[in-house]
Amino acid sequence: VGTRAAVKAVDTRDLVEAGAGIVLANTYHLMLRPGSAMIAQRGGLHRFMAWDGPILTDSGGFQIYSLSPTIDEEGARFRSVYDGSKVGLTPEEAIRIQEELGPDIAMALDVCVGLPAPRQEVEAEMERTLRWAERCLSAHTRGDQALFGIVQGGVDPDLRAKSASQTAALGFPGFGIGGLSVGESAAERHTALEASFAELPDDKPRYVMGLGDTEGLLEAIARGADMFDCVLPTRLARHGKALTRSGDLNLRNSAFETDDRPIDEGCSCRTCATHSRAYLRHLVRAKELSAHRLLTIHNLRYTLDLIAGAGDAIETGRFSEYLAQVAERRSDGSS
RNA sequence: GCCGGGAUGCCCGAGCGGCCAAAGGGAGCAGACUGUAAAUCUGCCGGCUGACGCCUACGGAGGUUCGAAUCCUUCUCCCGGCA
Repeated sequence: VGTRAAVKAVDTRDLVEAGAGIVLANTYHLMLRPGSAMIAQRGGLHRFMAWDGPILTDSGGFQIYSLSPTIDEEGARFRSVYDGSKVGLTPEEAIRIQEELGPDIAMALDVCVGLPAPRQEVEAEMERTLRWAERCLSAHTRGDQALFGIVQGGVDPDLRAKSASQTAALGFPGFGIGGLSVGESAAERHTALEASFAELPDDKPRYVMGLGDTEGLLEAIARGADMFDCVLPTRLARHGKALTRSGDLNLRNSAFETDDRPIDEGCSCRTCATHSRAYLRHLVRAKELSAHRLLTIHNLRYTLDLIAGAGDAIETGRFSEYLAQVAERRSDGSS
């Protein structure tokens, strides 16, 4: 996730090394700073941020959840997080801006509802998301850019099924599953995923938005998910936490003071190849910027390896073994 | 030597008769984080205890007072000024 056309603490070369296949950027943040026209003038997002691989932009739907603007049928009215000024975002605007930004995949503007929420509200916003999806579709003009619709409906299987089938009927080339990882339990999420996937075409990508913890990713893949994005690997890195095959590590903990092992013996990232837990713990405690960079490099590699491993396992028909193996190593306890 | 200022919990620092185990930082120890308002936020943080509570504490000693980190005397050390 590179919300502001930058994955925090690393550069595009680090992303290539980590094995990143796609980068996400954000419509809301980029329209306010530096502005989509400014980026368009510089040849679009790819050239601007020097990333040759695929780019996806989120529409600003998540900010409708996290920044709680006022919403009406026309669109959302925000206060800019940068200068407090009033800004509006409609489905048409979200598309226009994303066409200027120039990602390979744009997302329809949806309304993401935090959970738990009254069914009435979840249903109303799911319906609104559906209406907005149509508007996004008709506003979309760039043939070289894919536009994904977004399934909402909270954790209610019926609402999910309706949202998925109606969104699918609009003919999008790919589908985001939104409104998850926003307060629901794992079991509720699984129900929502199953209900959504059942109504989506098998030959088009299914993108579970905002999901990124190890167990959550594998459970979603097991149910048919193809794509993900998540701030967790990079944010946890900045907060001193390292993800590993044998459980996650809070490197601030005194347990690592004299631990000379790498974060993860099985990891081939540069951080694990060069630095000990003891050193990294020191960097974290000393608030050295390199701690952010080194842990981000590792957490990205860990997460991307996990996903790549799942892909390999699926291709060789050994996915359930893979699932069991990952779960066993992680539960065997950390350290 | 004289005059003035000061010594507070691991560190810095507020308090200036009871509401003080003592504000606020920092450090330390844990926890949270999922389409990034996040290099952020939360909790604990003298000792014993699950808790009530008890004990020890505001440089040392002594005193005033029902009651002192807070007032007085004296000692020690630190800082500034004058000799």
